[in-house]
Order: sequence, then structure tokens, then C-alpha cells
Amino acid sequence: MRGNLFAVAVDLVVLTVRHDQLHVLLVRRGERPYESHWALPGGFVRADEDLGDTAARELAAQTGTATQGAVQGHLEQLGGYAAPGRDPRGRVLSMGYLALLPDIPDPETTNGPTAAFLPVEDVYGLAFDHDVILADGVERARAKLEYTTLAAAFCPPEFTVTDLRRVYEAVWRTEIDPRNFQRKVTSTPGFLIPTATRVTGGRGRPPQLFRRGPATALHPPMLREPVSMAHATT
Amino acid sequence: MRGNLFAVAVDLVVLTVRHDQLHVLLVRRGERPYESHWALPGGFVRADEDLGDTAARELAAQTGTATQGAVQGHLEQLGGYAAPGRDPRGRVLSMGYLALLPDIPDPETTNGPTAAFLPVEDVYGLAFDHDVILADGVERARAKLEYTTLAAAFCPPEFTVTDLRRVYEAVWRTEIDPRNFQRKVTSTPGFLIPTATRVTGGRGRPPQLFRRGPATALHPPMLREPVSMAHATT
DNA sequence: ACCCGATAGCCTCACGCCGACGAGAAGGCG
DNA sequence: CGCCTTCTCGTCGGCGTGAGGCTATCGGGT
Repeated sequence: MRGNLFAVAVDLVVLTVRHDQLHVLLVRRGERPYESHWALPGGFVRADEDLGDTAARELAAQTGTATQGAVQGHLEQLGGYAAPGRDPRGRVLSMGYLALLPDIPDPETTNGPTAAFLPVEDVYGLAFDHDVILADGVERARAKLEYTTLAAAFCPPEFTVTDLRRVYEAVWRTEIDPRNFQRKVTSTPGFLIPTATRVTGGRGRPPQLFRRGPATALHPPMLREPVSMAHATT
Repeated sequence: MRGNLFAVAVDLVVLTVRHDQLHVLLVRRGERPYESHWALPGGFVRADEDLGDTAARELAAQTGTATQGAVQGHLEQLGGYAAPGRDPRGRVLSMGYLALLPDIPDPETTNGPTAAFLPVEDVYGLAFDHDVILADGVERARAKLEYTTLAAAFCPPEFTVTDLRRVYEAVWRTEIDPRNFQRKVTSTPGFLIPTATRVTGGRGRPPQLFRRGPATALHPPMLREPVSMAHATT
């Protein structure tokens, strides 16, 4: 009566911005199949565990941080991947999860497999269908920066407007006018909360430090395409 | 080594607009658990079937229409639901799928279980966690109307601007100014393609008939909230 | 000490989209 | 023929955004 049985795994697309470039956390597989290939970190769902629990547990295990519910960081479900044959070992359904983190050091390679953040642009040839999951995660992140305040999830607890702008520029691979960007984000109620401190040691005028505000949505959204009203096709 | 095994099902949130009201397709369960409760239509994933295949198959079986890839209609993945205990029979992961259809008659109740489109507002107490899946699907549909041309998926192949506006009003439960709406949708390149025919028999000036255009995104999006720029907090 | 480049932050202007609304066009109905 | 309804086009003002000028304030070089 039931359909076939699946093993259910959770694979993480952990994104961060490092050196003004979008990076993704990958692990080098130490076992077959796809031995010594890069892959998204992940693991199987345990008994009495919900999908989000598995994702949070794997994320904490890979990064050593408890990002779930914290002010910084973000974790959300991406989608399910269950194409027949995606895993040569048998029928495996993988739930993709998207995590956005501030720039943290690469995890220590002590007893586990090698793990590192790599620039997203350089990544291809991942194990299984992880190329597809990664592409979906990156696209989701790009889209969400448009109409949410999630860019702050890439930033440390306190950050400057320029830090935030560099996140947008890295994720979207575009350039944004600093002055208009500043007007946009500082005029959105609840996006940024100014702190009393400023940053010294930089090269220019000391910038203001901000914290994440309670706002989650951007109305109206931040447009990434230079909306050309030229009639394209018809 | 593998985690526990799951049965994997696909549950459909099939939405349509009938009588200017958002409706969802439900089936009355004829077996335990939740016997005689309303539930989302769905079924288990077969061997050698991908999730989307299962969703399309179930959708065709329930509605008798092949909406996949057709000009009208829309089918997309919603998310995975796998909370422990969501199915008393054991560990079941359900992939929610969202389908948007033009108004079609209720499926014939011949040999299968009773199926009918019910107004979304009146629906509660569904089997399993289907209330949550339904709520997620409705919210997804509402959000997607903002920045995509998916509203046309609720319409027959040829429709008027008013038909399209009533879709927005039904899904968002708002009222939209017909003149501004007309300007917006007709000035978006590739959204609507005018046909040569007009509709007669109505009560006012005969409206123009349109077909869906190739455009899928709305730039800039259609805003549903009356964006009040009054400085709220801070 | 001084200048200069770089960054942060504020301001102005122009253009385009949108909400509010008026008015004409084109049909049905009594 | 009036009258109502609905479709369609136009107008006006406000707001957000792109473009860009300008000042403040640092580090670093001469």
C-alpha cells in the first residue's frame, strides 16, 4: 500500500561573503560514492527529528555555531530533490537547506572530513546533484535580498552600511551607488538600528555602526536590474 | 549507516478562483487514519518517479487535465513536511506541491473518493498537517502574484483584464482600481497579448480578449500593501 | 604642517511609476 | 431614446530611485 521507502537526507547550502565574494561551504567526501569529490555538507535525518532539526544540527556540527534563532545567520528550507538515480546507493530524497552566515573561519579539519568555503563561481562538478541544489540556493539567496532584510544575515552583529552594501554587490555581482544605497537602507524603518559607536582605523570618515533591526521585509523591494522600460519582445 | 527510512508522498494544494473566491481542491478520506476528514489530494511516489512526476500524475488524475507545460495552469514545489508523528502510521515525508488552475468543474465522483473545490476561508481541520501545507500554499500564491505573471494561470486561455483583476482581488482579498490595474498589466511588456476578438453579451462596453504572453516576471512588482511611508518606529 | 585621496553621509534634481480620479467609448436594457 | 454598466484612455500629484554635487573626517605621503 505504501510506496517505496526512501532514505531522507538534508544537504546544506551554507553561503557567506568573504573578501567581497560569495562563498559556499563544501566538504571533501572521504567515502564512496563520489569519493574525494566536493559535496555539500549534510546528513541523514534521525528518528524523531524534523527536517529543520537535522539542518540545524548539521549546520552546528559543520560550523560550530548555533545560528538557529540567533540574531545573525539564517536557515531556511530550499526544496526536495529525489530524482531516481541521483544516488547510486539507492532511493534517497534530499532536502536542500539554505544557510546564510557571517564570514567565519574555515572549520577545523580535526577528525572529520576536509571542509572549506570556496568561491561559488569556481565551484562545479560536485557530488550527486549538488550542483543543482547549490544553483537553486544561490538563486534563492539572490532573490531574497531583493525583498527582505536577509543581507544582514551575512554580517556580524555590528556592521556598517558599506559592509551591507558589499554583501549585495558580492551576491548580485553588481555595483551599487553607495549614496543611494545608504539612503535606501537607512530610510527603511526597522532595517538598521544605529549604535553609539563608530569605527576607527579606516581610511576615510569613520562610519556609523548598525545592528539588525526587527524588519524582515523590504517594501518596496531593492531592484537589482536597471529596469529598462524599452519594449523587449512582444 | 543510513538513517531511518521514510515513505514519501506528494500532497497537492490545487487552487482556483471560482465565483471571485479562492478555492482549494480537497478529497474526503475514505480510510483510516482521518477517515471521512477532508484532506489535500496526494499519493505516494512510485519507483522511478521523480517528485514532479508524481505531482503531475496526481494532478491529472484528480482533475483530468494535463496542466504540466500547458499555457494555462502552473505546478511548483512548495516544501517538505516530515515532522515526527505527522502520520500515525509511521514516518512519512510529504512534499507539498502548489497547482494553480483555471476554474474547472468539480471532478466526477465515480469510483474514487469525493473531491470538491471548497472556499479556502472555510477550510480548517484537514487531515494530518494539511492545514499547514494549505496555508503555506496560499501564502506562496499570494506572494507570487506580486512579482510574477502567474495570475494568468488561474484564467482560461483567453480572458479579459477584468478576469485577471478579479483573480488578484480574490487571492489577495483586496479591491484594486480597475483603471490603474489595466494600465499596469497592459503596459508590462509580454504579460498580455491582445486578440482580435471582443466579448459580447456582457453588460458594458465589450472588453478586449487577451492571451498569456511570454513574460513571467513583473518588474516592478505589483504592490498589494498600501505602502505608507510614514515613519513607524525609531 | 600641509595637501590629497578615500570613505561616509547629506542634499538636490529629474524622471518614472503609482494612486486617485475625470471623462469618453461602447454596449445592454427599459 | 435615455440610462446604466463596463471598458479604456488621460490627467494630476506624490513618492521612490538614479545620478550626481557637496561636506565631513580620516590616513598617508611630502
